This record gives sequence, structure tokens and C-alpha cells, in this order.
Amino acid sequence: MHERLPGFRDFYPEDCAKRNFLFRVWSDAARCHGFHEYDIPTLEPLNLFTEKSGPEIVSQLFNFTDKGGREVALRPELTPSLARMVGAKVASLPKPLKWFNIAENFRYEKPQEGRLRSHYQLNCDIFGEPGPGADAELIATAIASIRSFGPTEKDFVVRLSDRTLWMLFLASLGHEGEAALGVLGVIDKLERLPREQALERLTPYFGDAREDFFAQVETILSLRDAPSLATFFLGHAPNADLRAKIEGRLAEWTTLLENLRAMGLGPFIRVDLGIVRGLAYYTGFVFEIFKLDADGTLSGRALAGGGRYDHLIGKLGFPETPAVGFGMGDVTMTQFLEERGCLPKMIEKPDVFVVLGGGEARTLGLAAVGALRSAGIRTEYPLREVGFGKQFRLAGQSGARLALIVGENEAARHQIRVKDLTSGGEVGIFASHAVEAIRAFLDEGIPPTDSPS
RNA sequence: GUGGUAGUAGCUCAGUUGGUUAGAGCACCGGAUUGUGAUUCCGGGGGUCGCGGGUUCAAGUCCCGUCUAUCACCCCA
Repeated sequence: MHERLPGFRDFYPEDCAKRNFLFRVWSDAARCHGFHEYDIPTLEPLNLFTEKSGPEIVSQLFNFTDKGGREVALRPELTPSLARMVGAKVASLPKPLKWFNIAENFRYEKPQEGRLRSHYQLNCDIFGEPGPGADAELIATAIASIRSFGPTEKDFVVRLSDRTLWMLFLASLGHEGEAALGVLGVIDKLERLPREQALERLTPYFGDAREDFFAQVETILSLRDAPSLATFFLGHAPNADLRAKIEGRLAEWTTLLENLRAMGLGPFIRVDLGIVRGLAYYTGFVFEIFKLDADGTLSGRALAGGGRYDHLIGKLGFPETPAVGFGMGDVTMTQFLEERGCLPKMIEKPDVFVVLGGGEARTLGLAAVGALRSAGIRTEYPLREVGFGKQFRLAGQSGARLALIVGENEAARHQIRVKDLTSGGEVGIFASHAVEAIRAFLDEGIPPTDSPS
């Protein structure tokens, strides 16, 4: 027996149908928002990833040396490859660029529920627009990528935050650069850390002032709208310079929220500065989407996450290009949609099932099968000769709308009997008109007949 | 990478203090059924009890290791 590699999945037809449905809806949502699809290689040079994330990343990659001696890795994410593509052509492409991709990503880490070694992800990114209009557009796309399946503002929420505001606030307390990023790292984990441990981790940055800082953070985490943000942060601006910067940033908040509200997305947005995203390269607005339980509480793993990363492309050696993007994984999304009853059972049904007699009748019946299929009608029939009773059972199980009966009686008269498997109605047609007649029956059905002959 | 829990048929599970040839339901296949389907009845295939070792007269059951799954850490690109 061969087992699958840990963290990888087989997709049986039913699973595959679900997955394709997911991809189709995602793809429609992205296109509908004006995004263009692109693609990148599955295998990339190892240093593409180590340059962005540091050498530690290797422990989490599927990497090996290829036969040409190159160090390579299966892509764990799209961003570096995307940065390469964008960086190479950004000067000559009309801005803004709005690109999306749905592809498999790999990471070598201990698999857990909702977190495998291979997963598919929808990625949408906008390049070349530094203003909050791009953030609004991206968040709108992320919302649509979930909402298109059926969930509403009662089922999920976008927690919207801002690393710029955090950095300005930390600057006002005298922390910048690495130290500020360190503090953000603690804030990122605050939801999962007991108070004591959180305070401990803040000690290197705030010493005895950690209690005061923690109290301020708790206040910040409770802010839920732009006016509250303004009141708090302007109230804590220590000088004119920072005050001006904070005012500027608050104006961008207002624009972002107004754009989203104008698109009817207000109910999906929750201002929540508790989200900072673990990654150091995020620069401005960041968000994560969480499912809501019936009582309105947040639960589980993030369904999607994203934000602005204005310096990443430049850092990778390409022209400085403002960018904002999000990713949404298939594993958590499928779980969520199933839980909310938004993934119907995908059963692939034929349109017609052809019941065949033996000998000459089978030959004529197969000719009809060929004609129907050429006309684009999904047609199924038994691959070997079996009894009529059995064939009708198969027809019923197949889920086909119509059964066509081509037995010896019909064959002798160049006829086909057509039975509506839903109503039980049955009529005879001439084989020469079969395709047109069956198209009509598929649309309109056949009324029940009292005494089928 | 660290620690907790679990693993019996395709699926859900039963299996007594260790004791004969490991069972059930569902699913699948065949028949009743060679001209009319979702019901019913009968039958069948399927298991190295995750894998390897140990204790024992005897192991699905106890012990050790290992793999896999899952949970909590680490991490989350």
C-alpha cells in the first residue's frame, strides 16, 4: 500500500468538483473586480525566498538540489515571484496593475487541521497605487470572494488595522525601527498570551512603564471607528510633527472607510487595531477576515489576510512600487463554507441515460449516443449489455433527466422512446429527429402519461 | 522541531479480566429481474486489527519503538 505524503490531499471527483467550484467563484469575483489572471512557476530558485524571508525560511520549505546543481524550492507563496514579474515590467505597464492567481503553495511544516503542506490560495494584488483607494478596492475584492458563495455580514467580518498608525504611536513613545517592529510582534500575539506573559515580553521595550503601555494598548484595541481613533491618537501626539503625520493618516482612514461604505461594505468592516500581521514587510493598512459565530463572536483561524507592502518590491532589488494584496486559502475556506451550508453537494449528472437492447439495437443506440454527444448533450450508457430492469435502475441512479430507450422494438421502427425520469412521462420519437426533440424535452420535460405502453 | 490524545472493512463503530475462525450498519458488486428506475428479499467481495519488535501457552486487547491523524506550542511566507 502506498500512503499519501503527510499534509497532501487526494481529490476524489466529489472533492474535485467542490474545489473547482471554489476556484470558479473566486475567479469570477476577481475578474468582476477587474483583476487579470497571471501565473508563475511551481519551482523557484531557493534564494528567491531566502532573500525575502531570511535563511530560517528554509526549514519550512520543500527544497532540494536539482540535477544541474541548482538550489530550488517549491513555492511557499507567490509574492516574491510576483515581485519579480511586476518589477521587471512595472515601468512599462499601465497603473494600477490588478492581478490575481489561484495556485498551489507548499510549506514543510507539521500539518494540522486547516493547515496542510499543500494548499491552494487565491491571491489578489494591486500595484502602482499608493492611496487608500487601492486598499478599499482590494478589501472589496476579498469580501466578494467570500460573499459570492452566500455568507453575509453575519457570517464573517474584516478586521481592519493599520501598521502606520501603530508605528506613529510607537514613535511618539520613542520606539522606531527594529524596536517598534518588536513591539508589534508582541501586539500580534496579545490575543493568545496571558497578561503576565505579555507584560514580560514588553519589558525589554518599556521597562517599568510596561503597565502603562499595556493599559494604552487595551484602550487602542477597543477603538471601533475613525472618530475614536482620531480622539485617541491625536490626544497622544507629543509634538506638532507627529501630530501632522497622524492627522494625515487619519484622513486616509476616512477615505478608506468612506469608499468601503459607499460600496455597501460598511457592515463587513470592523476597525480593530489588534491585527498587525506577523510579517515585517507590511507597511500600512492590514486586515484579516474571520468567521463570526451565531452570537457574533470571532472564531477560528483567519479566512484571509492581507495588507499593504509598499517597500517589498524595492527591497527585492526592483523599482520601488506601492503594493497591496491579500491571500485566501482553500482549506479554511472550504471548512467555513461547508459549516455554513454554502457548498452544495456537487454531483455531476448526465443529461440523458441511454437504455440499450442487444444486438442491432445496441448498434443503433450507440449511433444515437454519438449524435447526442456531438450536440453537446451529456450522455451516459452501460458499457456492457445488461438487462432492462438493471438499466433503468442505473438510469435512475445516474441522476439523468431523461432515459432514452433503444430496444429491438424501437430499432425495427427507427424510433427511440424517451422517458422523463422525474415525471415518469414517456413518448416515442423518430431517431432522425432525436437531437432536436431531446433538447426540447430537456428544457420542458414530458408530462406524465397514464398508461405507458 | 517540542509535548498531549488517538488508530479495528471504503465510511461510522462494536469487540468483556488477554482465550476458538474479529463482527454490525451504511457503501460497493452480483442475483431475484431479458422491456420500465429510487422500495424489498437473497448472496458476494472485501481486514497482515496502522507498521515493527517485545511479554505470554495465547495479543485487536499489555509494554516499547515507529508512522499517520489530531490538539497545544514554535512558526505562519
